[in-house]
Amino acid sequence: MEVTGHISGEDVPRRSASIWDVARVAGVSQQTVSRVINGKGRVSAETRAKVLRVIEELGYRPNKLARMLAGGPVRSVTVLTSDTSLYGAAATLRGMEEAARTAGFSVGISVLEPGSGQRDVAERLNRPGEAVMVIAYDDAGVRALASLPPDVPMAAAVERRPGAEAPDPWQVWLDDRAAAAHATRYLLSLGHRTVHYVAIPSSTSDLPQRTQGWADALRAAGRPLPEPLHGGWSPRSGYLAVRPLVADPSVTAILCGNDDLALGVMRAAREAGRHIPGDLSVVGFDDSPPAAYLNPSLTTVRLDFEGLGRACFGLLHRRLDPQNAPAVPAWSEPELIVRESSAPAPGSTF
Amino acid sequence: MEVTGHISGEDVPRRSASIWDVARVAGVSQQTVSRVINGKGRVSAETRAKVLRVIEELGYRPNKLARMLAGGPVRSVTVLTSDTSLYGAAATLRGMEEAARTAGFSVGISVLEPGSGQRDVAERLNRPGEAVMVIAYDDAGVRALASLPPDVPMAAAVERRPGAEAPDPWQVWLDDRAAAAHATRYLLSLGHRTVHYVAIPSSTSDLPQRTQGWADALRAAGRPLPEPLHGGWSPRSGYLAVRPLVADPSVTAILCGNDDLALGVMRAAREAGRHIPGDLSVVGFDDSPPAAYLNPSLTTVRLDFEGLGRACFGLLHRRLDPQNAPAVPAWSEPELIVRESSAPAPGSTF
DNA sequence: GCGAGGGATGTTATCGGTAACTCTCACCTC
DNA sequence: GAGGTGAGAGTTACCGATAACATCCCTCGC
Repeated sequence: MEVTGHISGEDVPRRSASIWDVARVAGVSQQTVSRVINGKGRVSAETRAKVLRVIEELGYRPNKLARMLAGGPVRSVTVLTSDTSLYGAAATLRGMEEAARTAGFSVGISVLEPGSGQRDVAERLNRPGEAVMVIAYDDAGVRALASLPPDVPMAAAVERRPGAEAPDPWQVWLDDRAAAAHATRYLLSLGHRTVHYVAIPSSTSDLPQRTQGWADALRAAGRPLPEPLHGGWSPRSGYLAVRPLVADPSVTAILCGNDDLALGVMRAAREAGRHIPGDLSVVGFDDSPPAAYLNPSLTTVRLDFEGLGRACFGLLHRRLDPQNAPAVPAWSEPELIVRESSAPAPGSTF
Repeated sequence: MEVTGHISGEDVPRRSASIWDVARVAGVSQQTVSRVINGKGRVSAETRAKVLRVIEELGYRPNKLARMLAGGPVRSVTVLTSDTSLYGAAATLRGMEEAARTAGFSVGISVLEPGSGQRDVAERLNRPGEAVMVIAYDDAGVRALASLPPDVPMAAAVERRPGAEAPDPWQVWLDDRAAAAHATRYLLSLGHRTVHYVAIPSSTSDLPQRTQGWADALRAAGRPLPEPLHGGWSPRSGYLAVRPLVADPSVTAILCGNDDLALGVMRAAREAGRHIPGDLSVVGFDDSPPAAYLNPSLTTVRLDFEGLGRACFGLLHRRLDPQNAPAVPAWSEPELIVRESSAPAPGSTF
């Protein structure tokens, strides 16, 4: 920081006002100022007014760092998430952020890299013991969740409903499995012989929920179970995944792990000369904002990510403050939104 | 925090290790530990090894809060942004985050509400003087930028190129105006008599850059200048904005303020029985990931938001540390990506 | 009249670090 | 052998708050 020329020392405050400056100007002790700010302890109305006036004058703002260091009440959360450009994560984040802000918490967001390990996650916390929310829809998120020390106050939005043997009470999830099964049954009910599935990357080593739900429904109906295709998160990956398959006229229904994949699938189908929904029905997952405006508009499973995010914060809030936190808000169950991209199977009598 | 059952006091550390614990166990002073951690000052190899071993043993992590409080080097940035679900903001954020993380900065993100005022913005900073980046593409962002005290080290990604009279050296932007003009000229070159424009909400009271560029090009070509339509950010808003207009066969080309608007516009056109691009050309802005996969795929202006975000951090880095910060990386100029949604005007001889 | 009670404040310790200064030797020079 | 030097470590102050404890003064009860 070089300084050239004349600077009058008086009107260029080198650092902003601290609680001590306020105390000095107001002629009281620094502790009294703290009392006024936090509304704790007794202060005479007169003194309070004076202090408040000085605070206004000096434009004093409490330093959050110092406050947290000194063991003030936990009023901040860090959200760990990987890719905020994915609709699901972004919407969940929005819900979390809104709920937290409304409850008076300040929200920090820390973006996870695919390769980050345990040490790295601990590094992101401002202080040991910081409250954390994790969006664990993908691999990076799940790993971050796993590597979080058990003593940090945490709540997570996860893909996978925990097994019955060890349910973590601090997790929320949407019933992807039932939703995928429902969407699959819907397609079967339209007369399709079977349904193909393009999967998003799995966050676990096990079969992902959506894949399982799809398989459940096919098995229950006694239909052939095709090998699931492995897509990524992007339209491009959906496009590439189904290209080998999509020209086959026996393929009449494809369920996609998210709406972006469905977009790629529809393009691949068009390029193969197949008409949607006449020759081929496509169903997505998420009900992202563009879905209703695509051509054809996309039949998809609406997931209440925002509600889930709000609920996740509600859970965390109760964990931090079991006495005073309000009840955890409910969120909506997945819902199939039928639009133009799905129709009775070609040649069916529906 | 209720505790039931027996807890052995020894193996449940009430709080995680501090630098003092490390010092005590290692049998050195706390300052020596600090020296080892920061690599400043001289420490014998032997002592260093011992301290490091103890750090490992105790799982010690420095408390960032305390470090920042104590005036350690500024190693953190807060990004102020409004809606992370918009492609432009999300992509810029990704660029900023990546660049900052790579440079060893920790990144916090704080989401602006539409109604947040001056006081509110100051409130978000962890401490007065915290480094900040602002994504000011919309009204909330611009207001946040304006209400930032002049002494905070800041860099911003803005929509509007600052006027020549008082350019702020700590801002970066994309040349939206030139890009919009270019896209408009492209459409005119296809034989369209004029081009209609659906605007995104303005971040300034003046005419937004994209609107100006569009008007520039029409004026330069001596074409009629239609009243710009006012959309929002969503496909729905684009749909609603153009519905009254789109049935008119004399409207043959529409430029949209972003890709989402274009999506809504295309749907409105289809519903009005107009064929794209046969009857009507539609051009978007942003080149968001779905654009290439839409039906028809969207001609759009590609904007290097990620590069802009990286550059913005580069700028901030130089501001914080003029000596050592690397050069500010370059970003790409806007580029028109021609796809299926634009074609020669109906009846033209092209 | 005097100790008890309690409202309004001040004092001191503490959080977990960093920065600046000090201290202690071993070694080197003249 | 006295004094200077510099590496390696310790001491102390400070960052800006909160929390616990101490103090002052005034009023009330007996």
